[in-house]
Amino acid sequence: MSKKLSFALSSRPGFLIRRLHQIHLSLFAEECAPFKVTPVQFSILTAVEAQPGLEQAALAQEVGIDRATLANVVARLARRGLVKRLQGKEDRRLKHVLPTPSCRRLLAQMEAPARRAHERTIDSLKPREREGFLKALAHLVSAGNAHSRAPLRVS
Amino acid sequence: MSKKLSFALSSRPGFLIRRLHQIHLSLFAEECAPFKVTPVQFSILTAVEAQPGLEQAALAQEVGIDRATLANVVARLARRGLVKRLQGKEDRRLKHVLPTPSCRRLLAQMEAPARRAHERTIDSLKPREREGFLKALAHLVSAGNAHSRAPLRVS
DNA sequence: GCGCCATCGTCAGCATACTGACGGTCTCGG
DNA sequence: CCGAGACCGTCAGTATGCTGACGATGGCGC
Repeated sequence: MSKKLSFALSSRPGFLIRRLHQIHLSLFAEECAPFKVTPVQFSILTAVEAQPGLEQAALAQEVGIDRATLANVVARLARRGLVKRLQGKEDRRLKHVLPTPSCRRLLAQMEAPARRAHERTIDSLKPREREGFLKALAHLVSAGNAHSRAPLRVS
Repeated sequence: MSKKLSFALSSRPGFLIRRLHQIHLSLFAEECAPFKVTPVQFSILTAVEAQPGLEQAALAQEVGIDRATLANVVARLARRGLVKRLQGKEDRRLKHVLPTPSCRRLLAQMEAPARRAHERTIDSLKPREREGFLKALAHLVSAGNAHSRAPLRVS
């Protein structure tokens, strides 16, 4: 029965957060199956579309992952023709990331299913609870941002 | 300023959950640095201590990860002498996982820092909000359990 | 008692995510 | 103008987490 006292995995905040993350990944994969795109890839494509030409390091800060991981994901997106990478002319250290027509088409098609995935993740809460949950979630993320290894750019 | 409308990454539940998970991982790593143990490893050790001799598939269901990943993590724990694996006598397909004295010592030392990591993850909420947040979180995890690729055993 | 099917552990493959290190590039002070 | 330090992209290494497939084993019906 796993009721050993001091066991209680499912009373630990971190454990619950990991599980909810898994659930969201699964829902997103289900809703967006035809597109073979993960939530992180979708976040990056969204950011690239909103701010075309951002360099990789800045992009990493926008979506809250580290430089190495972002370079990995962007390389995969580039292989699929969803983004282009251009070496900076003024500052030759930079690589600017740009959306392709494919990217814009994909984002348009994915908007509805992606939104459904996000909604379904918190669907079983009553509207009032949902509001409070999202508010608390946003507050925790904002407060803990500095503690993350890959802090969001506050801008 | 990334205020493009329909961009708003930080209003998407899935995005916030991923970020909060990263923050928790970082806090846990900080608090438990001397032990070189991750949250998932700690969860597994806790489960092994509470239910010694469980086979790998059952253990995977206890902590909510799939068989393949669990085997990976357990192999690492075994290399460090924190668990033993015994092939089943009655059912020779099974591998029973058992804690070693090292495991018990480690769990005792880590209890306080691990608890601090979990507490700090939700520390910036007021007590009332915290309670509501945890309740909603537990509810969402329970409701979405079946949607996860590696559902928890309800028991 | 024998074959069908489920289950277990494992493997290869892929994706996310971090660290620490490296070489290339830029900036700024002296 | 030139050297120190900062920054950028990349790489290797490690960890979590999933899929689909595989061989070994077990249980059950006929």
